[in-house]
Parts: sequence; C-alpha cells; structure tokens
Amino acid sequence: MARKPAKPYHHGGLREALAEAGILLIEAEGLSAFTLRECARRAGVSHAAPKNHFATAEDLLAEIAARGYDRFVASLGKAADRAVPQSADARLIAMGQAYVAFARAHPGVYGLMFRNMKDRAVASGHLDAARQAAWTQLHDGVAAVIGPGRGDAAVKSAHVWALVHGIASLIIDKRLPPPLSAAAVIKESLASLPAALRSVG
Amino acid sequence: MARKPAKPYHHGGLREALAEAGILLIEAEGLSAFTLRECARRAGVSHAAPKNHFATAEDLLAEIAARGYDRFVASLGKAADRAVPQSADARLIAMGQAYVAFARAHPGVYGLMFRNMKDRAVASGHLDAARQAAWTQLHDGVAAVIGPGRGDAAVKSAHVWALVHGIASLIIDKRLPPPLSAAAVIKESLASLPAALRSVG
DNA sequence: ATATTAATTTTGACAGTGTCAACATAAAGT
DNA sequence: ACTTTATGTTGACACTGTCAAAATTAATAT
Repeated sequence: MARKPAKPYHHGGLREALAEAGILLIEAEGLSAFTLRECARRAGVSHAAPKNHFATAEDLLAEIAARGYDRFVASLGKAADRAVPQSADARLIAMGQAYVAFARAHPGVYGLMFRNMKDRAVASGHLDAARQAAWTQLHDGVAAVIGPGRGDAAVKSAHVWALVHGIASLIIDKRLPPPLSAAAVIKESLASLPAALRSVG
Repeated sequence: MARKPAKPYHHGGLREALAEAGILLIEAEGLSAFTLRECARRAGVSHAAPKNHFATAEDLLAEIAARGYDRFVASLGKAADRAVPQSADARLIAMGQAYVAFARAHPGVYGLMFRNMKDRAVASGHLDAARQAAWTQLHDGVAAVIGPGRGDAAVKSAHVWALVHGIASLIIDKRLPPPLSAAAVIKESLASLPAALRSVG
C-alpha cells in the first residue's frame, strides 16, 4: 500500500509542503511577510531543509508564482465560460472582470506573479509554461473579438493586458483617489474595450 | 556668511544627503539593493545616524518616492507643452508617452512610487502632496480631452492612468512576450485612447 | 566667555534573515 | 550486509533594521 510513490523520504513531500506553506503565508500575512525560514517552520523542518528542494528563496517564490498562474488561468477560463451571452465580447469582458477579481482576492500572489522582486525576471520550467498558458488564453480571447486579419492581435492583446493589469495594480496598491469606486473604474474601462480594439489597426 | 541656514549641524544636511544617496543607489543598483545602512555609508555617517531624520527605513523611501513624483510631474508637464499640435488630444498622448518613458528610465524609483512595499500605503506630507499634484495633472489633461459634462472625468482619468501604468509595468517587469515591441504597444494603445475616452459615458 | 541645554552622531547590542559547509540520518541499490 | 545517494539538522557567517546608551557638537542662556 504505497501511499505516496513520489518522494516518501524523510518528510514525505517537503517540496509540496513548502510551496503550500508559502502560499498560505503570503495570503495570510502578505508578500512582504514571506520568509524562507518561516516556510520551513510551518512545514515542520529546520531552516536549512529547503535547500534540497529550492536552491534559493527565489526558486520557492517562482514555484509559488507558477501555481498562482495555474489557478489564475483556471479562474479566467471558468469566468469566460460562464459569460452571457457567449459572444466574444462578453467572454473577454468576463475575463477582464475575473482578472481584476483574482488580483484583489490574492494580492500577494498576484504581486509575485507580475512583479520582479530582484529586478530580474525569475525563470523556471513550471513558471515559464504557466505564463505562456496565461498569455495564450488572453491572446485567443482578443483574437476572437477583433476577428481575422484586423490588425496585430498580439499588440492588441498587450493593450488589454496592460489595461486590466493597470486597473488591478492601482486597486490593490490603493493608488486610486479615495472618492473613486473600484467597481466604477472596472466597469467603465472594460466597457470601452471591445470598441477600442476594433477601432484602430 | 551663513551658507546653509537650514541645518548646518554636524553633517550639514544629512536628511538631504540620505535622500540623494538613496536615489543614486536605487537608480544604479535597483530598488532591491536599497538598504538604510548603505545609504548611511554613502552619506559618510554611521549606520544609526539616519534615525534622527527618518524614524524608519520606509520613511526614507517615502521621501525618495515624493521626490520621484516631483520630477515625474515636471517631466509630464514639459512633454505636454512640447506636443504638436497643441490640442488636448496631442497633449494627453504626449503625457502618456512621457509617463512610460519615465518609468523605463527610472524603474526603481517608479516602482517605489506606485507599489506598496510593506502591503500598506506609506504616508507622509511631501509624498501625499506630490501624489495629489500628479493626479491633478492627469485629471486636467483628461478633462480637456473629453470636454465639459461628458461623463465622469475622474473615472476616465483612472482609466487612462490604469492603461499607462499597466503598459509601463509590463515593460519594466519584462512581462511582454519577447516578439512584442514595447514601442508598438505604446503607440497602438495610446492612439486609441482619446476616442475611447469620448465613446462611452 | 562660560555654562547649560538641545540636537545630532557613534557605538554596541539584539533578533531576524538567506546561504553555506559539515555532519547526521534514513532510504535505495547492490 | 554494505555502500551510495538523497534528505534533514546543526552551527556558522555576513548582512539587515531598530533600539538604547554614550559621546560629541552646535545653539542658547547666563
């Protein structure tokens, strides 16, 4: 009855435990509270144990970011499928709303996903693949809205990404002047999107 | 011959020196290289000297961010005045270009200005005033584009801010898929802006 | 001018961090 | 059973921000 065939060594899955502990830590205390030693503590191992699974603290952060992207893509996909009517425009707007909602619900992990901590982009197989999947998802949604041959879909996707990323960032960093309602900004900005995408190019 | 009437005590202006050292440090080594002790070193004082002028490291960062906003507002103002033709649309687009250019030229300070380090917005008189000035500048530019009575200028300003902030963030964090040209994204996104602002609301 | 007070800086300490090397332990392979 | 390899622990190092106590210097009062 081999329960865990993966790595039932001493701990029995420390890599997984560290990643999960890190996510819980960030969601509960914020990204700035993340500490390699605290993750180790929560996983019940000594402070140097993570070294075997993550060479550096940034590698663990990269793994957490990758898992964030996985959930992110799933969340946006579900939102698009729930959109009514099932038009390309409605699907894209639903994804935009889900995008901002994800950032507001998980600001710590979101920050990890979209900001460079050490002034350089961190690389890892899982992370790169997850990022690619997110980009493809957005690109397909935008391509469906603008139709074939109507301008550069990649550039227009970047436009959409920038807009929703900007909205999300301003909200979670509390940079919107107080009287402004986040909901109003989201609604107004997303509403103008499909037309703007079809207007130029 | 009283040269410096402000605070010619021991150092003769440590507060100023620390802020300037911090800016140079961030611009040269990146925001992640910022350290209170390194600022003190560069100012030629001991590691605890800053305590008298900045109670905490975050207070020094707030002062640096405030100075960043000052330069930022000046930069955008000049760009708008240089726009040709001197239409409201051209002025706004010029400001958008200057916005992204500032972020690319000073990514460290820009990050400091628009991101929360400690998961909470830092407050300070100078910083709040400088932020307010930046917001007013943008708001006026947007109001001139949409004209009087055409929708909520504040919400539309937030839309513009989100877009340029998103573009700048994606670029400096290297999140644009490699084949994409930053210049193309900037051009396309900003070009569609005036029409989008006048379309809804 | 001298003494006193206040402002500023230094020194030294503390707890905390990431990373490394040396060692210990347990699993896997032979 | 023995060896090898993977995993975890201990202890150290240099670094950080912050604090308290002591020292130094400028401003002020006498």
